[in-house]
Amino acid sequence: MKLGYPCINRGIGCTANSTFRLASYSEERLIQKVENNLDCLFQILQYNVQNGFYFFRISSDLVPFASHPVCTVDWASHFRGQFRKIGEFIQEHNIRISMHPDQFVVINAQKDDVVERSVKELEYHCTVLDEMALNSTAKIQIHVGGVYGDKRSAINRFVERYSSLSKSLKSRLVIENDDRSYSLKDCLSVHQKIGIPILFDAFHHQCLNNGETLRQGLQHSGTTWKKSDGIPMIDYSSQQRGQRSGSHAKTLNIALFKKFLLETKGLDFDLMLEIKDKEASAFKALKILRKHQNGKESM
DNA sequence: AGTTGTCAAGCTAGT
DNA sequence: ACTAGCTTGACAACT
Repeated sequence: MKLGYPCINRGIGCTANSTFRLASYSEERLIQKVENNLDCLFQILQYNVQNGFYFFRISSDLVPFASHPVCTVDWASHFRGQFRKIGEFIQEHNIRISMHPDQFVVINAQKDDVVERSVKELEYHCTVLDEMALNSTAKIQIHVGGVYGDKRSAINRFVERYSSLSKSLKSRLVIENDDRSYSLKDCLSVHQKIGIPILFDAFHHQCLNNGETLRQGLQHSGTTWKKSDGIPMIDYSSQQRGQRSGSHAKTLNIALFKKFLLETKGLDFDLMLEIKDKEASAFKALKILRKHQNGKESM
């Protein structure tokens, strides 16, 4: 099992998701930001390897405005060297990589312009991973999208639009069960139609499910990953007390995490910790995980 | 230097 | 009608 945290490192003093306002867009500004973000991404990955974190989610803000019409810079060519260097480091150290485009990506939307922007945004994510020369185990995770009062049609739209995406994009795209609209069961019905792997979000499953236990959910979603997709990825979080249902914990709840490890014993997956304090919780989780695994091995 | 309104984009549910 | 939340606050104008 590889363990990781998303997008931001709070300790090393640089960010790989630095952006700026559209109103102050210029080519120079863009290039300066991307250069900074790539530099920092490399630093974060080095830090992660030193500390035992072999799973990382790259921020969607790595290249600000990449899919916006204002951006006419050929950033992929311009930064090819840096992308390759990072990609080589990732492969050399066997780091697992994911990306998670934000909520504006809705490929089953009813409006054509929303779909068009969504596809462009997905292509941007795909280009980043392609430029790093990563194989199809590097994934782009999205939700199925909106429901619009008719889930069946909404799923059919997803299936239809998926089929028209590029080959590279299709090989990287995975769907994640969400906490309000598309449960694991819904995702499985999409999977049955097009074979897309399901990234199991354990916390979302707790919020929205059809009676499957955590272990059953994990096992079932795990079967949707082919060899070329790599080890199944999953998202983990827990409820922040006092916040509304679905909001992520500020820091890792140790008791709940231990319980999670016991319930999922023997299953293999790469674990993304969606916890607000990032690597601080990842350190705690790694310590618990190692103890847990040693305990198992010593039997 | 510190504070604060605002930021490309969508959808859902709660108020 | 408006807002919080989503994977994540950070930018940038103003005091």
